[in-house]
Amino acid sequence: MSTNKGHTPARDFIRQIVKADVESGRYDGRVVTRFPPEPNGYLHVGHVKAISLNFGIAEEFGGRYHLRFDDTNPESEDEEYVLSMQEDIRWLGFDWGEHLYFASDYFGQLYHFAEVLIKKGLAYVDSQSGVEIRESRGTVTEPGVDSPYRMRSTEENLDLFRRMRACEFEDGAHVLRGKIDMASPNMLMRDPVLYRIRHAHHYRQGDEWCIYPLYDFAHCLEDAIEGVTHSLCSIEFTNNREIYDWVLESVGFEEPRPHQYEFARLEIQNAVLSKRSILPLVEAGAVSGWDDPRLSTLRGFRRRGVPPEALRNFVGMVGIARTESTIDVAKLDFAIRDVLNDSAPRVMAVLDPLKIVLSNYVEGPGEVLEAPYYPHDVPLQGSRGVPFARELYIERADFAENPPKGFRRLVPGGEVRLRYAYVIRCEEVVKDAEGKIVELRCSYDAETRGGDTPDGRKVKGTVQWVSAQHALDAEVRLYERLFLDGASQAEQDEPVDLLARVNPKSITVIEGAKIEPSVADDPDDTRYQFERTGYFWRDPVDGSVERLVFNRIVPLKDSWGRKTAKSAPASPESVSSSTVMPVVAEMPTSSGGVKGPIRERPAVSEQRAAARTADPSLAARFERYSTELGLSIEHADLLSASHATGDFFEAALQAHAEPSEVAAWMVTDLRGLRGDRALAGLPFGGEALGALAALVAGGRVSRRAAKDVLARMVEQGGDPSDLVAEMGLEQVDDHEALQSVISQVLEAWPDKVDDYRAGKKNLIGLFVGEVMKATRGAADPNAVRGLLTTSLEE
RNA sequence: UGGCCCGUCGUCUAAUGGCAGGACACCGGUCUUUGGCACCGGCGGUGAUGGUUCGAAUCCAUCCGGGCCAACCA
Repeated sequence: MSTNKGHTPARDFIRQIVKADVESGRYDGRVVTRFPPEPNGYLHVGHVKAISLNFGIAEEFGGRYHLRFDDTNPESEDEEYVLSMQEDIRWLGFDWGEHLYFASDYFGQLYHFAEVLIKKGLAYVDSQSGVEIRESRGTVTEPGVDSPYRMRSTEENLDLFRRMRACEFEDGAHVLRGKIDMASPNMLMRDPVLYRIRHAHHYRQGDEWCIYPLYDFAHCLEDAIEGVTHSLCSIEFTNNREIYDWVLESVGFEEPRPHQYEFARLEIQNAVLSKRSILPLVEAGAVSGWDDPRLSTLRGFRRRGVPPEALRNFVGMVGIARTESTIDVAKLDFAIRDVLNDSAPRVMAVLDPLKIVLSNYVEGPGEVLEAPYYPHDVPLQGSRGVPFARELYIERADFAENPPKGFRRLVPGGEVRLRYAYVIRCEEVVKDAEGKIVELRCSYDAETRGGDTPDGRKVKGTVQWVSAQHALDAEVRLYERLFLDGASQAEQDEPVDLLARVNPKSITVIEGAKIEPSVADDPDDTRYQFERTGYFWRDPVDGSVERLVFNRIVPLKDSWGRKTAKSAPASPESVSSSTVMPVVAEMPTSSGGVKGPIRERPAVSEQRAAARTADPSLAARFERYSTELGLSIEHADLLSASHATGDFFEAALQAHAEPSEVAAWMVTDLRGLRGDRALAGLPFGGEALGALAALVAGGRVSRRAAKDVLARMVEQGGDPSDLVAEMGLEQVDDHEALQSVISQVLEAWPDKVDDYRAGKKNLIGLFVGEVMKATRGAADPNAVRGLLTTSLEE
């Protein structure tokens, strides 16, 4: 059993399942997961979720995780992807150690399992053509028809399959199919193809094989071979679970065997992830390659400079559920900034330089000022010298001749602080013939060296700067979202259209940026914060020591920019940050909003009504239930759905002749408890249910407690009366006894009592619940409620 | 249209019959030599309708909405 027992927080439904399995010893406490990509493309954010789920769970529960390449299709797979995926996963921070596997290594075993199926009469060789197979499969509403080859003898099937393996046939001449059910409502169960003939060269197996297994056959067996316990995949495979189980059981894998659980894929607002969508962009040159920093591929993130830790944190923030969802990119940006804020040294760079001349500062080489790499709130040490001289650059946007309200930067005649340097005052604005500002003449206050004001005067603004003669030239690349609105929609409809939706501002190349010289001495992979601008690092492909090229990883939050953009007449073009949300289309009023005449709610379902039309005796039951027994139409409908249901109900009535009570038990409580199980498969009959209802009516057990009894009955049967005694659920309605429990509860929750008395009346639920808990469900909730209300009113 | 899956703040996600909570976003404030960070506060949600229950986001039913499945892909 895992040493982690009880200490692992079950953050999501999958971890809850794993935790329960570990605690119950289902797999002797083992946890084995796997990440099973097909090596046919590059990894993207979506994969990060799957990787960190699978690998994270194994780590948390002290299990092991496998990296398995699901390379069963020779036509789409390649060694290059095998290598790049490993590199990307290592970069992300996961190490699978010795647990690297290839599905193609199992081809021999898989072949053997196929023969097992044939020998059991559960698989056959079909010699129909591809189109015939497709056409005979039927549709979602019509059943398929059996193949004429379905009844071949085991010997013939075996012979044919062995000859398929021996490459005696052309592509498509035969396939191996599971013999399941051509009328199954699940299309995947309509005799699925298990093996096909493909004379293709496999990148690992060469020409050893000319038959290849298909996903539904291979994947579950790969899991079983490796001893995987929890096979996690995305929800589009939900329908495949039935065949996953069928194959494993048919081949002979017994419990504890692997089981499949599905979770929702990760989608990000405005990001396209599929190979199908990205390939055309690469081919058309709309992006520079699979590692384009605007792409959500792992290679793209890596080149942009995103720290792998940020990606791991991001998927952790997103959570695991079964609801299809699209995450706001702002969450990703947050995760990236959050990591970088605590780790990136700050340096100064000016992207759009405006020259300033300090008329009262001496000409010459100037001086070197000490500037810390980190602000006071980042617990890291370090500083560098920054050269300061008479001629400097500041950001053009940090000066305004006619400042908007609230502008805290340089204005004519105004002061601003140069970060870690001096306070300066703008004395004169120099313009060219067109009226464009080319230079500012300023004075500096020698008393403010370092940026402090000894006289105590307040300087609102602080701006970054670089010395003109010392600054390094750099190219800076700013990235914004790759697509204009509606891209994700387009991805589904017409992938080609994506080209037309590329955001022309998705990349902005700034050639003439100026950066402080200290960066020349730093390691190539240093991630910086350019003060007040954003996080950057050197582009690992195009940058070099001679030619500085920086990628913006993510901009800083900019609440001033947001404010001004809002008040400005603002064309939509003026947005400049990747955090800007795409305009969300007006959602059509949800169906819930009642508009127009309220539709009459149908009380009976069409299906059940039809069943009664076909069977008059059912119709008679419905009639009797709704009139003679006085049931509601809804209950009468449900209970006359089939004879099994009606019989059960009537048997219950024998033990407790209160139709509406028994009906309620049957259609709500029992229905919810038994799930998919048929009434006939229950370990008790109608009489027992009736007996239970009678116990409640007689006051022996509370209805709440009775539901727990019923749950036990569903699991293992038993006599209601005995169970009540055994489970200690005899109803406690002795007021004195209850009152003492109530007092304890109220003492334990003084704050809540105050809140209740202050008007938060729904806390009554909490109190009743606590009393019920304290009595292990035996208290009479009605009495409790009454007593509680009285106590609380005092 | 048959089967299966899913509907909780703008976006993700908790609550497993008992206080609808958290994160991001947004708004306001405090702090600040980054209009960053941090901190404080605010906004805002159980798709609808019935039923069961002392009590329903949770169980049942109907409706509405979304997704997946008819490759010899995975």
